[in-house]
Amino acid sequence: MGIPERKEREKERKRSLMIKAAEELIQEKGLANLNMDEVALRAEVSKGSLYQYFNTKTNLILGICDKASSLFNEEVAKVLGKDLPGLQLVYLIGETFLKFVTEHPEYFRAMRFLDTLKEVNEVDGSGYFKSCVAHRHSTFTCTVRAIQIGMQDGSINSSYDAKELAVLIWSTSHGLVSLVYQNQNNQNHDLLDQLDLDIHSLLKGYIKLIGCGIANDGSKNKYD
Amino acid sequence: MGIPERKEREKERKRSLMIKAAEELIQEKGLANLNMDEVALRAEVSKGSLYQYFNTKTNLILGICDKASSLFNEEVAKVLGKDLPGLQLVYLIGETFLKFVTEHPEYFRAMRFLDTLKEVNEVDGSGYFKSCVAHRHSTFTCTVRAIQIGMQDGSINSSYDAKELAVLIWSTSHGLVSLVYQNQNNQNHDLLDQLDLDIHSLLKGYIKLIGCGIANDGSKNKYD
Amino acid sequence: MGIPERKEREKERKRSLMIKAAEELIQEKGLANLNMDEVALRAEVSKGSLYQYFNTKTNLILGICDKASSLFNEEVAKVLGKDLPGLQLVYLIGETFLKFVTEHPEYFRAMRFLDTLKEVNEVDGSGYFKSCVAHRHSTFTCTVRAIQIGMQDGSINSSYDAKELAVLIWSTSHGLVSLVYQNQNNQNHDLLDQLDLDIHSLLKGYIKLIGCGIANDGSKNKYD
Amino acid sequence: MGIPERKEREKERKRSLMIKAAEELIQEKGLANLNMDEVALRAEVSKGSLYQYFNTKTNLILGICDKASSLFNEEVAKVLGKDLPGLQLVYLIGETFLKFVTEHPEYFRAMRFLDTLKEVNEVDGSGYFKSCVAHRHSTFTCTVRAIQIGMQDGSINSSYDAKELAVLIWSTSHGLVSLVYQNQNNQNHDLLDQLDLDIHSLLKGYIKLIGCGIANDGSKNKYD
DNA sequence: GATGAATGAGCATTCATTCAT
DNA sequence: AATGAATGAATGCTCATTCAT
Repeated sequence: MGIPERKEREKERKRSLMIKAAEELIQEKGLANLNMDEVALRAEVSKGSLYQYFNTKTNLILGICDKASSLFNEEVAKVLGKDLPGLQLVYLIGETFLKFVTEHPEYFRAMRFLDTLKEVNEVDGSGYFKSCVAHRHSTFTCTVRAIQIGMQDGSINSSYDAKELAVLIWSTSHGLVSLVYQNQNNQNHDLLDQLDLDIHSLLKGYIKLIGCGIANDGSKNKYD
Repeated sequence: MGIPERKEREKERKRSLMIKAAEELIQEKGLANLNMDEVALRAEVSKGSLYQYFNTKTNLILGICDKASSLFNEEVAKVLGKDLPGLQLVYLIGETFLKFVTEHPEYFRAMRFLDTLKEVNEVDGSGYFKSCVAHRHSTFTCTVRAIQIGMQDGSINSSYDAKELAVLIWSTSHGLVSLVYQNQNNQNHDLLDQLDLDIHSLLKGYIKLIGCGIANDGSKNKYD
Repeated sequence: MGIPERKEREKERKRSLMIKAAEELIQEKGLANLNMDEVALRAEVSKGSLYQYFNTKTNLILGICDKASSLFNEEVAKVLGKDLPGLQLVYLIGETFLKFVTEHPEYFRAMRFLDTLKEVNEVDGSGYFKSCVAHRHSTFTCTVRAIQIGMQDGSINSSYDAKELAVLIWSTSHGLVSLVYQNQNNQNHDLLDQLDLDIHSLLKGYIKLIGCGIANDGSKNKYD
Repeated sequence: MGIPERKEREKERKRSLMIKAAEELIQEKGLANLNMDEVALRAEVSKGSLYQYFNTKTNLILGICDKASSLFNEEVAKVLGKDLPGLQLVYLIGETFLKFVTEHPEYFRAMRFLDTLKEVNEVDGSGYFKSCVAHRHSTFTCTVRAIQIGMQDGSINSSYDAKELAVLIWSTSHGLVSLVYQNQNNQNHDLLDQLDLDIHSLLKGYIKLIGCGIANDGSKNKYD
């Protein structure tokens, strides 16, 4: 019978409404000013229901984080499917990252929330936390894979340790992307505007910068 | 007239006590759990006094941020004074950054706080905010200077735009440093431990990575 | 027609499950922390069902109280059936009380709940309340009977008013039994342990104390 | 200077207002329905102040309990000062108890609250809990003293263990007093009315009952 | 009858900020 | 200038009860 299914779907729809409401509010007022009453109000759901689905405010945010990191991981995984040299896969992952943050700043914010949790005790049994960490790990692994592919097809300098290189690319691109995020979402951050730099030229610069570092033909790369 | 001076010094001492207390509490409990009562208690100062010096919680944190960014700026400025090729100045700035964050995570935290302020209204006339921004700007300018020096002495590839390159180095090193910070201050972040990477090898990797990107002699650099 | 009977029995079984679950939870977490969701969960019954049987939380507790006071009344009634002098019947009733509380502290707790109900409005038409009061009354009447028997057979001093004496024995034994209950169920109550008194010597003391008060042969009694 | 004193007194006055408000509300609506908002409202004090003085609801109640048990202890201690035979001191303690409960049912209720606290963790560092327990202990010790005096002056049967006897008198009188309390404060309890028993005849009965148990001249006692 | 999702009033507690002394 | 008591809006969370399916 389709009835339990319909119920399940309805539940999922409500869940989405709640997450969406929270996302919007985070976007509008910042994570620190998120408040459960408003989430319920915005989602047109009772506070009781909100707590039925996410039994803690922390969990609600982790719920967003989960969705966000899952989506991001999917995007990155898709890249790996392409038939391209490893070096270009790495570039594409970077572009994907930048695009993701630009299009979904609220997701990026929720993903950063994960890093503010000091103790695992802050997270109850909902499983969101583990799931988020797993997604992040999976995304990282994709990056490592891309690098390994590049090392095998000769597009990436194999004098690096693949994992260390992945960490470097991961962290540096994170820094770049954060800067972009700040410029787009924070009045007080207008360094890029001041310098009249646009995002894509910045990305190009980044690729050029790390490009000759990781590319096998040190001096040139196709994205120059 | 030593009396007004003494008063002035006493004032400064109190200010320091308050900031120190706040720093400690931020370090211990996180920025989000900072609470003015505890700051006053820890600083052995009345709450009234606390508000006399910092008329807002935000301002107190900005006070820390101010101190932090001022200190950091000093360190970076010192580097510029050295008689070294520009490329190495850039490396030294990066090292300085990493050292600063490792030694003063609470300062790094306060500096990040600046980025979470959404509206300027949140900041009243205390001038802290502007001061912080000015310090940051000054530090950024130092980086630009180092690059320009490198371009002139031939150690840095002058096909880059100096400011853009500064932005890239600024943001990527910020990303790297953030990763290190997370690993050192957050139970849930142990990527570096998992991969058995230590900070200095990571820094070396970073320098290698961007090194051949910015160095004039593309294939090699002294930190290899 | 065995079918309606079977249904009836099934109903009764469910009722028991619910009451049992509630008893356990009261025992574990205290009456004040009893919560309908948990009762339903523990009883492996839906919340809807729980409310079908006990349309109020108060009623659920009164349900336990009803069961408890009914059981207790049965025990006391059994005592009256014995062919013993009235004085000893009274003693036995006291022993029965003590045994009941020791073996079923959760019942005692539920019975005490009756005393915390301020208004009759708190009690709806379920009839539990009246039933509880009736059981209590019946138990009290048993005590009166035992005393009357004792006055007739000469074992109890007939200078007392039988009912007044019953009230005295009822209330004083209640006090004693409460003390024992506290000692057994509350960390903070360890008077008996501190004084190294065990329950049975205490009961003996009680019997000695009131014994010569009610016994006809003032100076001695068989429990000395 | 009298200024700090005046402040101190003002503080004490506020404390009293809060406790008084809580007492009244407990009396009116029962302990289980006590609510901090109403206490603040009734005391004409802000909720913030209420929490400044009693940092927990539990502590507020313990505050009442502390006051109550302190007062009661004083009354009992006064009795010990009288130049009377020990047996009569014991009687007077019982009378004091009954009088106290009759005049201050809300105090009795608060004192009973102590017994519902399951874990010491429920009690934070306010010291109220310990103080309450100390008062109770002190009152108990007074009873023991009275008995010891009686055993020495020959008015109390020294075949009892003084402490055990104290426990018996303590608990049985507690039971009696509870019954009286219930009759006076609970619609559903009208056993005494039904039986047309008044409190003082009941007390007399109690004294007669235990009197010949503890008195040295078994058959008679002066309160007959 | 049974289910369990939904409800929302209710409540304890926190904390930045003010202000009389 | 210093103090710290007072404030009260804000907020996360609970739970008895209802009701559509």
